[in-house]
Amino acid sequence: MSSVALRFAELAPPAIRRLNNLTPLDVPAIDALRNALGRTHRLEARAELTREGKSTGEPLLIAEGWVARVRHLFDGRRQLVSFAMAGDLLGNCEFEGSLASSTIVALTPVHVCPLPDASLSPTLARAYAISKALDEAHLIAQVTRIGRLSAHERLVDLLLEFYERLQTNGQAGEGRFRMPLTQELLADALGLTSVHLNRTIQLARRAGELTWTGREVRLTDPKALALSIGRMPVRVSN
Amino acid sequence: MSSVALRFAELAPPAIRRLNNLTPLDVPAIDALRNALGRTHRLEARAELTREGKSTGEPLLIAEGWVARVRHLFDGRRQLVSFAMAGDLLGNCEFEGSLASSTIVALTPVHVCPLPDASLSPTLARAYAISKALDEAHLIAQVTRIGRLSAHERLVDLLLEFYERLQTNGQAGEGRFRMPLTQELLADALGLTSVHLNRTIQLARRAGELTWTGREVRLTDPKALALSIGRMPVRVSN
DNA sequence: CGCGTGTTTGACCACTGTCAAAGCTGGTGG
DNA sequence: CCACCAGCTTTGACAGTGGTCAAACACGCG
Repeated sequence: MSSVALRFAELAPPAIRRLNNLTPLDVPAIDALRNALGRTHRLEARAELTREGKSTGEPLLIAEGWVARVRHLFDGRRQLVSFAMAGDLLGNCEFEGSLASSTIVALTPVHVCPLPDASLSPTLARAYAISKALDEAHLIAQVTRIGRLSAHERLVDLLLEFYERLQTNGQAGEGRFRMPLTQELLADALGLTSVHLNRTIQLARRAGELTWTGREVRLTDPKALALSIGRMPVRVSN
Repeated sequence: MSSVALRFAELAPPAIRRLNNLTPLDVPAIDALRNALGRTHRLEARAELTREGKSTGEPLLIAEGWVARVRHLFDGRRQLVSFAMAGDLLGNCEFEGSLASSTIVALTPVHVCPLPDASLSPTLARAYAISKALDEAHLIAQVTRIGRLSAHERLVDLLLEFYERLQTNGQAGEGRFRMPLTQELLADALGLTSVHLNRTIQLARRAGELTWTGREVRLTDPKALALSIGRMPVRVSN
């Protein structure tokens, strides 16, 4: 990477940084993104981004913040199905809005903007396609995580996924990142109870695998951790 | 539905029947599908439909049989992530092939054919879009199933999903359908061990909820079952 | 300073997993 | 047509992971 590109990558806002990391963007793409990011719309934490409110359900780009797709059961149980953060796309699926009973909730204050049209640049279209493929990969990862991993493995695996994703949009530093979920929400994502998740976290702490204070998570040795649970990073090869 | 349409719906092959049930197809769409179904390609059970083999990874339509997306862990554990059967689309995602370590396996002998291009008919394009949305809905359902339901609920919920899907392609009769999975595979889909799944099945049998002989599953009272676990059918409204 | 939300801990329980062996069943070859 | 085999299902005994209920702590914030 040239030093110019390097500097660009370091200075660009997280959303652009992520998409540019998926596939190098050309100037029209970056201009379009910058432009879109100028017309950002703010949502409070806990706000719902259900398509219904948004009438047409125009595709969105997350400029800042975390959202989750949540499914509620009739008796109060709930499952966090997937997450999206800065640089992730929302609503790129035509019928997404009408999917049975899953809602999208802001986990933090969130800034979203309309997603620039893919036709503006082939590199942009390619970035969107890769992003979509990653979404699906994350869903698959979520299924195998809760279907076949132990509580400890689930915790580590999801934290590593967060770490990787925040690395690609530039929001993670050396083994650490900001993770705005409460333990209860995290438990609902991992298919555990918050009590058991808490115990699992304690164990991981005592094992020296991680530090977790406030909203800051620090993984002592991400690579070793990944190895210890046999995790393959989620990548779209080529 | 007119009597002509009704008869058509009863006589059409499962794949066409499914897509026509998602959204009414026009004549060009049906012609294209019939044509494609004439150039069908057979795969043996256990064969892998990995994209790699198929070079370009052209989109496919399943004419007959079941396939599953499987994820294997380093230590032999595995998770069935999703299923596809007659009328379902495969590989409609550009980058699907490069997704980390999930493969598509034929669970039965399978007949596939190239998917007619969506540009041939707007109704066809619409059917594809709905189908894709359903795929995602099924994935979401799978996550909440594994993450938040008990063994008994998981079993019933998945069987009901199969029943619904086989109804839309005409392969299910009054509360009964052919289900080619072994208990071990089903367990791998539900995030259970085959031993525990077997015990769960015994209980359901003794409760009179279902019959299961050979490959034939019979749900005594699907609606009551769905109600008893608070299941919402997966639908794409509108 | 006092809630309210989130975290931590304890005691106990039950659902689900493990290991191992015994029945079935459908298909194959003699 | 029967015997046999391989794969699948079923059962038992036992272990353990993860759930439940309830209470005590922190901590941030008005």
